[in-house]
Amino acid sequence: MKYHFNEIEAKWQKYWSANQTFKAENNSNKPKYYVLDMFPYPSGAGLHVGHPLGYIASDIYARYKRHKGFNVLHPQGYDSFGLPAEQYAIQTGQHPAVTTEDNIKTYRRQLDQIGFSFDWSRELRTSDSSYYKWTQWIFIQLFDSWYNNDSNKAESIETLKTLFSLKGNAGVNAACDDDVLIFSEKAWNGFTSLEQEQILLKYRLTYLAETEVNWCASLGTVLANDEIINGVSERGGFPVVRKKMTQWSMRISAYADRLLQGLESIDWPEPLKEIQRNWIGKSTGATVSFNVKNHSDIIDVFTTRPDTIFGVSFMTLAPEHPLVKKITVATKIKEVEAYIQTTSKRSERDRLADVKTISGVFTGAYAEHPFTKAPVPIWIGDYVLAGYGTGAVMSVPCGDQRDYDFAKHFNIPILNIFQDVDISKHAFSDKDNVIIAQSDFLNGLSYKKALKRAIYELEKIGQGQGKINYRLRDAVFSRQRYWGEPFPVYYVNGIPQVIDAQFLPITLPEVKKYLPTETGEPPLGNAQKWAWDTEKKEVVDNTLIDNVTIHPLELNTMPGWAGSSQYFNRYMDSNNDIEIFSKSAIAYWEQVDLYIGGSEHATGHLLYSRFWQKFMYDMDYVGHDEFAKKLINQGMILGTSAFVYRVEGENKFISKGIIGNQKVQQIHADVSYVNTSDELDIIAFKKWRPEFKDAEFVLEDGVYKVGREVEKMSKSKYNVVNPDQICIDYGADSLRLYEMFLGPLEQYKPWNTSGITGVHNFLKKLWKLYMGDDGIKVSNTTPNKDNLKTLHKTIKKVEDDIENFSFNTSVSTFMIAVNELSAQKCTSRDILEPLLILMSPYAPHISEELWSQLGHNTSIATAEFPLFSENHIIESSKTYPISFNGKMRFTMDLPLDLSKEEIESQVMANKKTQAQLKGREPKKVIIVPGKIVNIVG
RNA sequence: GCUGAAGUGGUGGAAUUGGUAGACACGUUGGACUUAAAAUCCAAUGUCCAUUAGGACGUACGGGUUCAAGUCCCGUCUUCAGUACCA
Repeated sequence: MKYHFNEIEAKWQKYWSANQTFKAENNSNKPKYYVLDMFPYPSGAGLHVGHPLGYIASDIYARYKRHKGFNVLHPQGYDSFGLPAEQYAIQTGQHPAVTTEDNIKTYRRQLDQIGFSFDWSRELRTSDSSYYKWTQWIFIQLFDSWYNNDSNKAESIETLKTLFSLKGNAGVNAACDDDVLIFSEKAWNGFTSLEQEQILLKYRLTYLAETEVNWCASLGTVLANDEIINGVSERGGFPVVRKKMTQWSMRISAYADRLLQGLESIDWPEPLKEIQRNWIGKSTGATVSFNVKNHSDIIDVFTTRPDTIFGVSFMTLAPEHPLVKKITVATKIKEVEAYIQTTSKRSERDRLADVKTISGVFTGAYAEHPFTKAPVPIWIGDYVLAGYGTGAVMSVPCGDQRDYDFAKHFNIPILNIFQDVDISKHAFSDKDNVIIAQSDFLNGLSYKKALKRAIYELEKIGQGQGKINYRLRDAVFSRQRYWGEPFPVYYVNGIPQVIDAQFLPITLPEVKKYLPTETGEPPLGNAQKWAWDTEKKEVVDNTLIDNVTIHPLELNTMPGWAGSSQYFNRYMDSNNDIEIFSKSAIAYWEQVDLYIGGSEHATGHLLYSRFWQKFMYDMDYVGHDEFAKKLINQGMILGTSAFVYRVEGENKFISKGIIGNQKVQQIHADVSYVNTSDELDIIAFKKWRPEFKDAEFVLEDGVYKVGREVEKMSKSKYNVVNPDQICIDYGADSLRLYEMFLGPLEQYKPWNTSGITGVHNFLKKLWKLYMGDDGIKVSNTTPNKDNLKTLHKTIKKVEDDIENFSFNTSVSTFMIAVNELSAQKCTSRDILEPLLILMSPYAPHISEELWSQLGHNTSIATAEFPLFSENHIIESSKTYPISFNGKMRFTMDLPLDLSKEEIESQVMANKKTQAQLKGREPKKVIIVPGKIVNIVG
């Protein structure tokens, strides 16, 4: 019987699906284990060979855990809201839901053919109203909560209202907007409900505020900081400008410290944690208040170096700082306004590209040094960012290079407050080796001591206090898009109101076109009628008619990360229509035990999900404040692009090796037209595009050689390899084995299809070893010593490998095992059966087939993982390498039970040793038990 | 600039964590089978010297520790990733 992998694989995929082999129950007397992949966005291009890498790894682990007796939850779904479907809709008019449905079908077919052990009964899609109902529900929970810094957790907004009515807001330590005014309980109770709502909005965990946002005109929407790479949009690479807009935000900054602390308790890759730490950007220092001379205004600055306060020789404000206009003296107004004009015109990108240029302008105003009372000139400079700290800095040129450069450029005096330090060339920013001088009460102190003393003195005179600052900004939550979750929000007198949760979901209405309205409203402004699941309320023309009152609705939609921030918990009970998940489901599955996905989500999905999880924890919906115990970043599989070289200005292509000095243009050629020897199929290439039809080709050695480069796999680079074709040609088991064999899971590695013959031949060899012409040829003979040694070596290695996620070396181990068994002519059932169980996580189809050929009528997935026994691999003698002066000369077989002295005497009596020593006395003989014998002559 | 990861044959990568570097596979070369091709099987394959036996060198580079270093320490270089006026 030949190895007909296509038939076998289709047969078992059908079997698993029909028997619901991988359905997980929410209760079991087995221990639970939750293995999760980052769910995909179903793009129109379908899966390429790089996408399944992480899914194969998690599938191996999930299958392994089932063999080990765990009740395994291994679900899959789709992150199906997103920009591409919407952009396709804008171009073609096709509803994004239709596009998405088509794409999901393709994805599902592709995933199925690889043979994953997903529990599809729990499938979810973020764009299904039955799912986004719960995204909207969480939004409502966040809206109805505030963050209490004293209890260090989120609490219901009702408790805040009670606090306000009892004692005003002076004693309330909450995470809130900077501009809240202090009021008494009396004042609160006297406010109108509209005024109260306006104040509460400054405290809610999701709030509406006029914020400076990243506006991308080409995409017609705002972007979060993590959606911008190098000053341009992550999707499409379009320019991004700063713009003030009223937007929903999430108060993630309230959780900054807990998000930082939480990293200590989770088993995530260190580099990824480091990215999150940097993104949160905690810095410890102080705020210092400077009085402005001849003004009532006070300028607050944040500094990490209050110890250098006596080195202040000027102050710098960001051009956008609110006090700039107030304090600038009359004679400087023109100059200052001109400067603000020019800086505001510069886009984020220009500013980034041009960090070296020093620019600024003097306001003519002076502040007063808090201790010396000396006048401190106030400047404006665009090296100070409005968005960080207070948007103002105290400039200490001797201790900060930027302040130093600024001072040099504008001839501002530089004070040296460090003992025995030369600052004639550059600033001295080393905190560890410094003694403060010329600084009154700080003289002679080290950084650490001076820091404490400076803060103490500032607090004493009421002009400053210790402060911790975070780089992490609140997350903008509004998108001016159609294909996203609608907000469950309407407006009464301009104040947002959430719609009662009983009316959820607020489904996405139909629109005629997916572009903004003529009045500049988001696409939802085009909706004629919103469907509403209630008899009480009716919605027409973007307004909610509630008896007689007409309320406008929120027209923005939620960002992409909304749907992915709690999906891992929803899988635990994904068909529940009454709750996001039942108490018993969350109590049973607790949290994700193993999460596999890319590190590109470090500052997006993975941070936002941790934030929402902590919120859900505070609200007592979940029992853990981290959602994933362990996380592994799979590396990317890269494509090997092929290039042809066209002579500039001519339709002539020159083979790679003979380009010489000619000016050529490098053009991507589709990799399917190139063979493994880098030779181009010219006929196919000419047919590819009309402009190449009549092209001339200059050959070398009779062929056209292409250039190769490793790049990210992408349609536009014509280097995509489709897994469908691989499955047809070699089978899913070969694909799975090969993706693992390619290298360590976390590593970036190039794909090269020709290598797959190695693992494919291995599967054929395995098949041939046990399948004869008339079916399986396994015997019931007792395995011999060698057979057992091979098996147990393999068990040990494979188990270790899976536990350590080094799947690549297991594949080699299988190959060695089959080669050895083949040489031993081993046909024993007692060897094959455990071997198949070892292999079934990696190559499930062939394992199932041979398993059933052996007469089993249940799936191999339920079989128990074989136990490893040391006895079978212990040797009676060991080969000792003998070295002289550290150099290996020969080996000797010696019995294992010898003492050190016995080994030594046997080695010294050996003929080869005598020859090596040539009559010399050895100085020393070193024996490391079980390792090596070294003789020093 | 800062932070992190990594540099091993023609290629992807192994190396039980200090103990025979290059497992396993691709590729290449030669051979068997075949009219031929494919498939399959066998052999060789780090570099250099040598007919062989064998020897020398060899894990980015330069030092060091050790009987013994890809692995540990110091310095240098290179590549990739994240971040970027964060006060």
